[in-house]
Amino acid sequence: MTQKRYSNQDLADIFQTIANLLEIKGEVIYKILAYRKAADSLRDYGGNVYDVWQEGKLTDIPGVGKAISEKIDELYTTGQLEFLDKLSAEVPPSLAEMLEVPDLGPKKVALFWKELGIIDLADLEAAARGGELQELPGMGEKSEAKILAGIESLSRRTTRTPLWKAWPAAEDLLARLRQIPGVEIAVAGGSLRRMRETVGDLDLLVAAEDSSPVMEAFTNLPEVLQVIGSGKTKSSVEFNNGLRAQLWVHPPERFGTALQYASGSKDHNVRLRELAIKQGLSLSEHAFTRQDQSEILCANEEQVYEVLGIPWIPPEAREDRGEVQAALAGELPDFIELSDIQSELHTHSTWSDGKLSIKEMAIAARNHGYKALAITDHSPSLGITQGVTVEDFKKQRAEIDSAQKDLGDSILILQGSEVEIKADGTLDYPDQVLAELDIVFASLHVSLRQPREQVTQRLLNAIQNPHVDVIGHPTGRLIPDREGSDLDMEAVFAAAAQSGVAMEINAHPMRLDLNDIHARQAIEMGILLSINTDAHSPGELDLMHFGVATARRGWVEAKHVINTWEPERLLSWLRSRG
DNA sequence: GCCGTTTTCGGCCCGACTGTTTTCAGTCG
Repeated sequence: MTQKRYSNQDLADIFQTIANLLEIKGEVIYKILAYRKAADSLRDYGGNVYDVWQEGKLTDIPGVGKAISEKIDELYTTGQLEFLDKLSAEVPPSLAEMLEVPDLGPKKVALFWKELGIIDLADLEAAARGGELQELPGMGEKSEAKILAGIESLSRRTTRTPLWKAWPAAEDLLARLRQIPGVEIAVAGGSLRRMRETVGDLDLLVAAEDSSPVMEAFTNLPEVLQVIGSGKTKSSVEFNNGLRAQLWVHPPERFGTALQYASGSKDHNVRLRELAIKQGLSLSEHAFTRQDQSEILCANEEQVYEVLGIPWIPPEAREDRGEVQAALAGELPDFIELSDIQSELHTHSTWSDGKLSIKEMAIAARNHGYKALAITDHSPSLGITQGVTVEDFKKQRAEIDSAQKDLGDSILILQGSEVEIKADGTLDYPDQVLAELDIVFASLHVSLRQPREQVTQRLLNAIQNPHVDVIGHPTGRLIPDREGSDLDMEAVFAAAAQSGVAMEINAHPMRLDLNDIHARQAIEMGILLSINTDAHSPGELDLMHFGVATARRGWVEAKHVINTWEPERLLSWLRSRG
């Protein structure tokens, strides 16, 4: 017996594979959906599933019942899963890679496998090139060509697009759609509107009486590489850069149901439709339909939720993570909003790698309406940035005092530091230096790939230092290329709850660190958060909304976030710490 | 396979688009 400590993601991958193989095998759809649901739920689970297993409470996890909990138990106990081994012997696992091809689903994959012995993408491409596919029942020339094009597009589009790339692309497209005569509204839907950290396709929504000129203009945009589909209410295209976009056009009086539908998530929508059914209604993107076929139209999204008898749920919270149940129970959180943010606490100036002087940054922050700004330049050990030396702090304080004098009480400037947590786990300044600062962030930038115990211990050291106020971008991840450190987040949060240190949600869209799931876990443990842009230039102060969106995805309220507080309260909290 | 403020059994959302078809199956979101 070999034991393996499968991560949440490992388990999710295993059940996702099972779902795919069962689907090709032709198992009933609801069993497949159950495995998929369990996979999503395990992946998104806040704590470690391993710990839940040890407590014997696996079935507390949504979507995990008797059969799946037994499989998890077998995996943790034996390191194997007999069910999957048997299934793999029956259905070659390599078949699943063909499901990635657009327009290729389980039925076709099974057909190709059984009729032509095709078991992977290479076989598929060869058969398509040889014209073998079009001979099969239900297939034809066009279908075969589509599959070839699909295989080709796979190499162009291997991963989801990070939010920071998708957002400006969508803004640009929407601005151009708004120029088209007859377009009354043009907004983003889908995972972009929900502000997921990565986005599959861009989903764009337009309200217009006549859809055809809009569709026409959209499919003829100069950067369109190919039109994947085009109809009266929906078109989808692939752009030169590999990005895909879909456009829905609905009349203004039906825009509410359309926007709600296209914003998803799919699972959230299923919950809403279940609610509708309980009220004798059927909900689609077009309208609510009563049993006598008469319709209830919703011009805006608020009306959709009103008909269902629940409060409007912000798009960021529509992931079927209990939001509909909470709405029914009147227990939705009072989600934080951008306007709640009173100060920016993590920024850099020319004292390290920032672009602007302290005063210039303060003016930029004031222009954002902030009441306080903390300058938190790097400490010296981080080689790439010339950090602030211990001797520099006095001069920097003088510059802050001077800037403060010039700006009067229009904004409060705090002297802070983003002190490096060095590879050996010590901080880059001695305690007596940290004690002099108004606010101290401690962050990891180096040796992020240390073993779990070691890197976790470094963070714990910082958390337990009484002079540290906030842990900056805790995991150190960069989207999409760098995974965060292999931290034991349970231990990190337990220590943070104990010491009272705040954890950052870094708003930079390449970081979003803590992420939504960790943020939710943190507030549930009573940990305070701080949302900051880590701005190195004035433009980056605009990134705050990404951090707030991530917080909303984590059900965070203003009361959980220290930089929603008035400066006086913030100062008194900082003073109460070491 | 999961789940329960009508159910511990019998449900499990709804429609658009495409390509192959003479009325529909497959795929997608």
